[in-house]
Amino acid sequence: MALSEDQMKAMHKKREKILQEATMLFAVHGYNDTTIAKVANAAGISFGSVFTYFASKEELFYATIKEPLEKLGEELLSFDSNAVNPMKEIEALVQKHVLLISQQPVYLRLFQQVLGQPERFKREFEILNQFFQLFQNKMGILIKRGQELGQLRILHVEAVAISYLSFLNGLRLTTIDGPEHDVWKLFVPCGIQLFGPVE
Amino acid sequence: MALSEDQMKAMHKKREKILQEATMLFAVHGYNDTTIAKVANAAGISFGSVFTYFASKEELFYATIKEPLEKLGEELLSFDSNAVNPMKEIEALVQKHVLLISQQPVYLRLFQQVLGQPERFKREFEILNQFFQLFQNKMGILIKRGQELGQLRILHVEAVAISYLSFLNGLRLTTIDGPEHDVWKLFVPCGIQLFGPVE
Amino acid sequence: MALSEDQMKAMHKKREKILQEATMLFAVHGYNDTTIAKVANAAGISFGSVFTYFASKEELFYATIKEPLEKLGEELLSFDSNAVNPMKEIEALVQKHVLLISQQPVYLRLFQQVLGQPERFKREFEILNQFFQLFQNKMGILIKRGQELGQLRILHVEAVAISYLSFLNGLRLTTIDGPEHDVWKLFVPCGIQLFGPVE
Amino acid sequence: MALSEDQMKAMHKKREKILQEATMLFAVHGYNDTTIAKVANAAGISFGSVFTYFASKEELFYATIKEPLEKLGEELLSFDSNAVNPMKEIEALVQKHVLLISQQPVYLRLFQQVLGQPERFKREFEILNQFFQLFQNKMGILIKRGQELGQLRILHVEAVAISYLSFLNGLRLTTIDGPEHDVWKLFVPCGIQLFGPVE
DNA sequence: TATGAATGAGCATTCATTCAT
DNA sequence: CATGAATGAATGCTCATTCAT
Repeated sequence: MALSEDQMKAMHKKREKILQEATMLFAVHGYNDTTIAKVANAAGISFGSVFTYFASKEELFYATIKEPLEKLGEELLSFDSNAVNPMKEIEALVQKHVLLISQQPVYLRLFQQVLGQPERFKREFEILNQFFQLFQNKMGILIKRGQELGQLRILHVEAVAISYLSFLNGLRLTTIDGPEHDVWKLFVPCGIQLFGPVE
Repeated sequence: MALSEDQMKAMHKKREKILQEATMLFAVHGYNDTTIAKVANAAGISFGSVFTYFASKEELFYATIKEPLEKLGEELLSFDSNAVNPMKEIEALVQKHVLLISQQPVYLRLFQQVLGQPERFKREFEILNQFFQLFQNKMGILIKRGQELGQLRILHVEAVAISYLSFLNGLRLTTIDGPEHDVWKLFVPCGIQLFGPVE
Repeated sequence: MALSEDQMKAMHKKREKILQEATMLFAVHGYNDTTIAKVANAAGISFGSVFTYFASKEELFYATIKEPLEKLGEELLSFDSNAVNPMKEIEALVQKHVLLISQQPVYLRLFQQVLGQPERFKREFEILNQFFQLFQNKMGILIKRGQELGQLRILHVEAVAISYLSFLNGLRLTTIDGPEHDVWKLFVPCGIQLFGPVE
Repeated sequence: MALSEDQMKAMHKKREKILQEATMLFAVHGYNDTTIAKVANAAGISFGSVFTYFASKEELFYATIKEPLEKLGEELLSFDSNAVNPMKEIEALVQKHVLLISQQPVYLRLFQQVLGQPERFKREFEILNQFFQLFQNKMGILIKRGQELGQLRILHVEAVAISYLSFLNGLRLTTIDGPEHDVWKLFVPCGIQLFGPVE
């Protein structure tokens, strides 16, 4: 018997709920200290049900990394690497990036954990790394054009891109925890400096 | 009868060996997947002996973070915040920092893990954070002076310091793993840019 | 979906089985030499299941003391402290008590262990002691009335009650192990003597 | 090389010290929770030395039971089972026994533990039991003579002896903990009652 | 004899996963 | 599909005992 549309919707909703609670718990307590029981409890369902939606704990963690990455990644990549005015694009982009990062306090914790144990979280590290490559490449084009146009100093393009990613990633390490934009805005000029703006 | 000098030395050596192997294992497999048995095995002793040197797994992990931090921290902080020529000092310092960081591939992994789970690794996070504060403050003085002398653009001092720390910390996130200095040197100019050098 | 009635019953039965086997093992081998594995094995379940029914070994031991105490205690206390003829009541009561005690060879061993280590088995000692107080008090009333009516010699009421408890408790220390009533009956007159019957 | 007299003395003293501290610890915390390290610590020596004096923990516990039993037993047995006036002898003996028992709060705890786990502490139980037999027999003679002389009611001799032992043993179960003799004296008449004194 | 580092057997407990209801 | 009882592998830690110094 096929499931009704309502049931489908309800299941989708439940899946989202599990994912959301799992993200929170994984971020705060880490992979091992987050038990399936805790996730189920937070999601208001029985722990057996978690296995209806995710084949294993590993799978759940993977989903927890992957699905938001798709959204976040898309947003981080939504800039024009062929913009007429690279410098202007960079300025806009840093602003957007810093804002985005500041709004993902929980999620970025997960990244840290994966990045801190790449051997252990192989699959997760893989997709993160893949995104990093993409990001690096696209940024590279923009940076290169900026340098060619004389807007940016001549620096090793890849190194700049990596440095910028490090910068973004590291922002979350600060103890400045609230997402009050005013604080985060201070980092925008710093981020822009990384690209080596002339004058 | 107290222990002989030779025995004391042997014990110290054994302790160091445990610490070293534990660092490696923690870095590669993470806290939970590193069992005391594995550490003991790697160190070539019985697992019971680990407890002769470290009261618990937690304690071992803590030592693994703390003791190297003292050395590394000292090196990172060994610059003159009142240098006559702040810009020159910064250039030298970035070079040294990037080199140091590039030589600590294993150890920095541990940092990531702690930073990714500050609630779980409270004590460890605490001392890391403490060092961050120190570093930030000392850097702040140097940056401020650079700005006052017109060598650096006017940027929010604290934000620059934090950005620089993020940059350093994040370098390890790249997949460029070998400590071949030539690669790492590319990041030096990027790091310097962060401070907003005039001209 | 809640558990079916049958399941509930089965679980209750299993819990009882664990409790029973644990009691036996604790009594024979003591707390420390009784491993959860042995209990599970004796109960015919996996050791993991023991934790489904009892949160910890301590908890299991506690239940092992508490639950039977409630039953046994009620029986030991089921006498009329305001009986018209205290002496008769005492005679009946000693008979009943000695019989009861003779039927609890296993369980009383647990008492000994708790009484032998009150600091270690604090909670268990507490409830035992509480029962002792109750028993002592109720016995006290009966004894006092017996003395007032001239049926019993004048002795320190509390001391008599305590002595009687000691007597009951100590019976189990004898090597006469079978619950053949004929042997146990011999102790009834001795118990009665403790109250100081006149004539 | 033979040990000097002084050394012998010192060793004997040390052995006594260990035994004393072990008795205390075993009594309060039980066999398993009393570690050799704790005993050594309490005795002010290194734990390795404990094994110089006692072959194993079991042996130490055994000594802890056996040696005091010899002294205590002798005192408890120092009465004249052929006394001209059995009743008088019994009165004196109960007084002495109750006093003795009241002065052994720590040691009697050990008895309880052994009696609560006879299978586990086989050897210890054996010697305790052996003493019980001796005591029972000697008491039996006295009781029998008392009954023949018409001083005591006719009761099952063995049962009386066992009851009396139970009574003595159980006294320690009361919460009256101080060795203030006045309290303990109250139990003397109760003990005497057990023998069924005529009139 | 005294010391205490080294050893490893032994155990309580956790928790992902399975599966009957 | 939802539930939660059952399972047992895995692991940190304790501690008696040995033995080199």
